[in-house]
Amino acid sequence: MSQKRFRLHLLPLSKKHRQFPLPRNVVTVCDGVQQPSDATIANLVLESDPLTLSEALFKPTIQWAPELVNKVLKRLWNHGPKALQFFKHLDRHPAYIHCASSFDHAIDIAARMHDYNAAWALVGRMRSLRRGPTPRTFAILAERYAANGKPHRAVRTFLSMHEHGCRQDLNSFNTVLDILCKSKRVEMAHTLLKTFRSRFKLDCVSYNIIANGYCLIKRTPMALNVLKDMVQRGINPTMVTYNTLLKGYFRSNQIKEAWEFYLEMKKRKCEIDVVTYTTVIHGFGVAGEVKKSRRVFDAMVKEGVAPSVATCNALIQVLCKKDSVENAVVVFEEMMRKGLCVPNVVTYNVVIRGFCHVGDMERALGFMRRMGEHGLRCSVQTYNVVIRYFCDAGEIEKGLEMFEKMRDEPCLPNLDTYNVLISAMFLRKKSEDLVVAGKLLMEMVDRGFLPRKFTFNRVLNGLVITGNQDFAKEILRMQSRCGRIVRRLKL
DNA sequence: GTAGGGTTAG
Repeated sequence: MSQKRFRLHLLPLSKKHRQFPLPRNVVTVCDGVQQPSDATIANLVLESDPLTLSEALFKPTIQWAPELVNKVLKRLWNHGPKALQFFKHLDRHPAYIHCASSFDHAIDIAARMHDYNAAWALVGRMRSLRRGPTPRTFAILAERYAANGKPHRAVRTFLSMHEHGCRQDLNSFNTVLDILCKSKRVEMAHTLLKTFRSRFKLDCVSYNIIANGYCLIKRTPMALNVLKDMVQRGINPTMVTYNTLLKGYFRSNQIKEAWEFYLEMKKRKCEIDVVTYTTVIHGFGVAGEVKKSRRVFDAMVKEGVAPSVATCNALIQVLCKKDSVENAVVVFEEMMRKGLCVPNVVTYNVVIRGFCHVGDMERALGFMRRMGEHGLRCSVQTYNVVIRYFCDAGEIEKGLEMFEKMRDEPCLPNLDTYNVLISAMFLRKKSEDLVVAGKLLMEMVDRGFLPRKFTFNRVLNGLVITGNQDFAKEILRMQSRCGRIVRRLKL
């Protein structure tokens, strides 16, 4: 279709917050009383006996506040049972009442473990305390249903909002559309949009969401149709609309179309923003046109558009993947020196992956250590990358060493960490490795992750072949406990 | 925290 009808709204440049991480394990002083940090409390929860936890949490030295509770919950994110234990113990505190956002976190954690009963019980509890539920609560539930392959339940959750005393408005409607699109149920979202067109006064956001959905599944012609429909209904596109479509062209490998669209945007004197530039830099780089990426980056600076950390990360990643990690590091250092942008965890992860990829594990580890200089902590993703590459190179011991290092931090492993390590335990065909695989499997279940059937069978077979029958039986019992959940969920 | 850009896989 022709883009001639599109009229542009001039938008201010987006100002993304830069990351200023907090020091860890510090004890802040409040009214002369030593107040433990979120890290200290998270460690306490991980280490203490559930029976004595209340006592520790009810100490008057801890001044509970929603921010502190939320930070602790975030730290315990990859240990669902402990996170919920913490939340429930604190729920019985004589003087502290959880706020809505803490309830939302807890509900998210319960739903992520597929425990919808617990999640809805928390919704009931927050309602009885008159702390919600809020539209955000329903967005979280819907998102979990959609992510767990239950898009219809996601929609029903949205439709049931008013039954729980929560108003359905355009914002919450757009949120559910977005959730469906992000879980690739774009047709369903589109149908929903058409169904509720008369009930909600749809805006540009609604249409942008659907167009983006079609772009995500690489159906740019449908995205264009949606935008055409939008314009015909008298809604003007915005910079978000254009950037969405531009990204869509790159995603479906329509590089020529992307370039033409970008030129068209420039020609029409659109106020090309930092997102447009980042999209183009990344898009060309991924397509192997690194020189073009660099030229666009330089043009951007020349035009006076300040690159964001995402822009820098895009260029650095592109150089790592399609040029050389050495050149990427040159850009990294230059950006820091010139103060163009402050590196964040993503920047480091990109560079670390770059070094891992060329087999330079020493420098990868060096950059991990350097993160502290910027007050950054290695994320679980950082560890996953390094563990994966160590294991791929057959250095299983080093992979396990990194896993131990995580434990010391503590940085809780996620599903990927366990999957990578368990797979690695089959490489050396050693009996001890299979016992480790079994232990990892037990640990991940303990922490609220549900291993795939394939993983269970693989570990079980391995243990039986290497003569670890007793351990295999133990795992089998654990599997049947999980099996009840699996059957209920039809996974 | 109603929508668009940067990480983890060859």
